[in-house]
Amino acid sequence: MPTAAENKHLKQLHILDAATRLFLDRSVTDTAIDDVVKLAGVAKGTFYLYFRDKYDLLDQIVMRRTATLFTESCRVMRARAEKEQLGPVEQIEYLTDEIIARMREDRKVTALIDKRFSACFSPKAIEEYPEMQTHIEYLTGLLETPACPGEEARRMLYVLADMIGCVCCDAILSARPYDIDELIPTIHSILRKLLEVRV
Amino acid sequence: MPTAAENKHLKQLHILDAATRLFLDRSVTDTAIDDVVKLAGVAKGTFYLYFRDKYDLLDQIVMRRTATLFTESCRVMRARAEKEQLGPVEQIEYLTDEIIARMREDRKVTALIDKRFSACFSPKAIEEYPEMQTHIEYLTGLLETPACPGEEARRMLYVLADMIGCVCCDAILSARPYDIDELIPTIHSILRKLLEVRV
Amino acid sequence: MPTAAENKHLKQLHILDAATRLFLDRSVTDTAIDDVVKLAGVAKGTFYLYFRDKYDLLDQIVMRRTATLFTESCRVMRARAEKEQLGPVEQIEYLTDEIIARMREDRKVTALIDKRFSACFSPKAIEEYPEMQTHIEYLTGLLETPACPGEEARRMLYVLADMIGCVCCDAILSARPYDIDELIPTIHSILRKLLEVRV
Amino acid sequence: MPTAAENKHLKQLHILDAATRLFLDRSVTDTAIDDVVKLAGVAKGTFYLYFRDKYDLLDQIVMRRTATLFTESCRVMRARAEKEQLGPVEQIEYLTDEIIARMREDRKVTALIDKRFSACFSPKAIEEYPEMQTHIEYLTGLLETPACPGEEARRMLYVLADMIGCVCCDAILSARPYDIDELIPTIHSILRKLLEVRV
DNA sequence: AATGAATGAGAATTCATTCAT
DNA sequence: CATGAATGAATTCTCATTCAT
Repeated sequence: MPTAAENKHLKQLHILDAATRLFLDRSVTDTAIDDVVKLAGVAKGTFYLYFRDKYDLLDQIVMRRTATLFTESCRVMRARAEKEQLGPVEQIEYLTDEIIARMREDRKVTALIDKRFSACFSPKAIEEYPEMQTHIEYLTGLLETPACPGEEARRMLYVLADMIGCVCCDAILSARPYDIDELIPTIHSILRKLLEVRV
Repeated sequence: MPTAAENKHLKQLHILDAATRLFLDRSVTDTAIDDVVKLAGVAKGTFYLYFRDKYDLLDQIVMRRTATLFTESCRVMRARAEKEQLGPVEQIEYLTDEIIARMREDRKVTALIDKRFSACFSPKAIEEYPEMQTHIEYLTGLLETPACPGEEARRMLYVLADMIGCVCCDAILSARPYDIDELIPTIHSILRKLLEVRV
Repeated sequence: MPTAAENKHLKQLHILDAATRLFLDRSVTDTAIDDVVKLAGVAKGTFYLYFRDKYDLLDQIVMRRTATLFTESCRVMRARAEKEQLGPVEQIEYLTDEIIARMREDRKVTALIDKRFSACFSPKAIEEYPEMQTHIEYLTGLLETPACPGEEARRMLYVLADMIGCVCCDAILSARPYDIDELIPTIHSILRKLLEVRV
Repeated sequence: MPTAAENKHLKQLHILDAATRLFLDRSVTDTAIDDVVKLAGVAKGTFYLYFRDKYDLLDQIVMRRTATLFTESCRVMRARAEKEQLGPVEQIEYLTDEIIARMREDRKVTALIDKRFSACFSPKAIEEYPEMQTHIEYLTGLLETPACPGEEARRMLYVLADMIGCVCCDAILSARPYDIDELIPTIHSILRKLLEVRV
C-alpha cells in the first residue's frame, strides 16, 4: 500500500518518465511542458510543484541517465574483471569500451546527454545512486600509485570520464572531424600511456 | 569606395559583430534576432539572407571565437618557445596554460563556447582561418613519435583539445565538482604522462 | 450565475461572434487573429484553446451561417406552404427564391460563404442544428417519386443546393458572366423540368 | 528566330509554367513568389512586370487549366459523337463523364481549380482559347428547343457546368457528404430529366 | 496537494514589394 | 527590359506561468 510520501514521489516519477520519452523521441526543444504533463497524466500546476522549469527537469534526467549508464557499465566490467582476473589497465579499457558501446547503441540517449556525461559525478547523483560512490572508489583504487594518491586519482578519473564523454558525443553523433571508429584506438592509446607509467 | 560584393560581406559582418556582443553581454537565450538586427543596423529580412536561424549564427560565432582563441594562444606559445628554446612537453604545457588563462579571464566567452572548443578543428574553421592549419601541423609534429605517426598524433591533439575544452568549461563556470585550480595540476600530470612516454 | 462549463462555451462564442463581425466587415484575409481576440475580449492563447487556426474558425462560421440561412429560409417557406397550400414544385421554387433573396440582401455573408453553401449539409452542421435534419427530411419527401426513392432524392437535394449556392455566389458577387437577375429564370426552369417529370 | 515580343511572352510563360507546377505540387498558400521566380529562372522584379500579384497569376492559371480541361473533353466527345452518331442527351452525358474522369484522375488540378470550373466561360478565356467559343456554340445547339432559345440554352449550359464543377470538387476531394461514385448516377439522372423534356 | 483554463508577452519567420544598378 | 539585394511591416503561434477552485 503506497504511503502519502510514496504517492507524491509517484507523480514526480510519472513526469520524469514522460519527459524522458519525449526528450528522446523528439528533442528537448520540441517538447513543451504541456506535452510532458499530458503524457504523464498530471495537471500543469503539478509540474511546478516538483520542478522549477524544463531545464531543472532536464538536469535531473541527464543525471539519472548518466548515472545509470555509468553504474551499469561498471557492474558489467567488474563482473568480468573478477571472472577473468583482469589487470587494472584492462579493466579501465574494458569499462571505456563498455560505455562507448552503450553510447553507440543508443544514439538518442547520447544526444540527450549531449556533453554532460560527467553529470554522474555530481554530489546529487552520488547521493541518489549510492552505487556510484562504490564504483568511484573502486576505480580510484585502480588509478592510485605512490605518485598519484587518492584525491589526485579521483580527479584523474573525473577528467578521463569527461574526456571520453565529450569526445564520444561528437564522434558518435556527428562523426566530425573524426568518427568513433577512428578515435577508439586513440583513446585506448591514451589510456594505456596514462596507466603504463604506473608500472 | 566599397564594391557591391564587399558591401554584401559587410552586412554579414555587422550582424556577426552585433550578435557576438549581445550573446556575450546577455546570453544566447536572452538575445532576440530583433536585438541583433537593431544593433547591426540592418533589416530583419537581411538576417535571414545570411543565416538560417539563431543557431546557425551561433555556430559561426563559436567557430570564430574558438579559432581566434586557439591561434592566439599558439602564436604566443610559439613566440616564447623560440625565444626560450622550450622542449615539446613544455610547449604543450605552455599552450594549455595559455588557453586556460584566456578562458578564465573571459568567462563570458567561455560560457559562449560552452563545450564546443574543438569547433576550431572543423574543416570550415580551418578553411576560414588558414593559420589553424599551420598550428595543427606544428603541434602534430610535437606529438609525433615512431609509435605515434602523423595521423594518430593529429587525432591525439584533437582529443586533448576537446578534453581541455570540456573539462575547463565546467571547472571555470560552475567549479563543480572541481574548480579549475584543483584541476590544472591533474591536467598537467596527464599531459606529462602522455608525452613522457615519447622519450 | 454561470457555471464553469457555461463560461467555457461563452469564451468560444465570444470569439465566434467577434470573428464573424470582422470577417464580414473587412474580409478573412484582412482580419488578424489579433483583431479577433481583441474584439472578443479574450487572450491570444485562449483562441488556440478552441480553434486550430483561422481556417478552423472560418469553417465553423461558414457552417453556422449556411445552416442559419437554410433553416430560416425553410421555416419561412414551410409556414407559407401550409397557409397557401403550395404544391411541391412551388415549395421548392419558393425556397430557392427565399435563399437567393437572402444572399442578395446580404452580399457580405454571401462573400463569406464563398461557394460553400452545402456546408450546412455536413454531419457536423446537422448535429449542431437538429432542425436541419427535419428540413432535409421534409424536402427529400417533396422530391421523392417511385423512380426516385429516398436516398436518391436526398442526393438530388444536395446537388441542387450546391448548384444554387455556387451559381448564385458568382452571379451575385461578380455578375459575370451572368448576373443573378438573368439566371433566376434559368434556375426556375431547371427546377421545373426536374420536378415536372414527377407528374 | 524569336522576335522581341515572343521573347517577352517567353518569360511570362516560364513564370506561368513554374507557378503551375508549384501550385499543384504544394499548394497556392505554400508557394511564395520567390519560389516561383527561382524555378522560372527569372528575377523577382520581372514577376511584377507581368503579374499584379499571386492571385492575378492564380486566376490566369485556373482560366487556362479549366479551358484546357473543357476543350479537351469536348474534342474527345465530339469525335466520338460523330463516329458513333450519338444523340444530344448521350453527348452531354458523355461530355460530363469525360470531365469527371479527368478531374478524378488529376486530383491536384481539381484542388487547384477549387470550385472555379466555370472560369473557362469567362470572356477572357474565350478570347484566349477561341476553341471554347465553337464548343459553347455547339453545346448550346444541343440544348436548344423551341421553349429554350439560344441565349437561354447558353445560360443553362453555364449553370450545368458550374454545378458539375462545384459538386465534383467536393465529391472528389473530400468525398463528403457524398463521394463521386454515389453522385454520378444522380448527376446523370438530372441531366436526363432536363433533356428528356426536349423530346 | 492538485487542477487546468486562462493568460499575453514575446519570438521567429515570411514575403510582397521596391529601386538603384 | 531585367535584375536581385534589401526592406520591415505584419502575422502566426508558442509556452511558461498563474491562480481560483
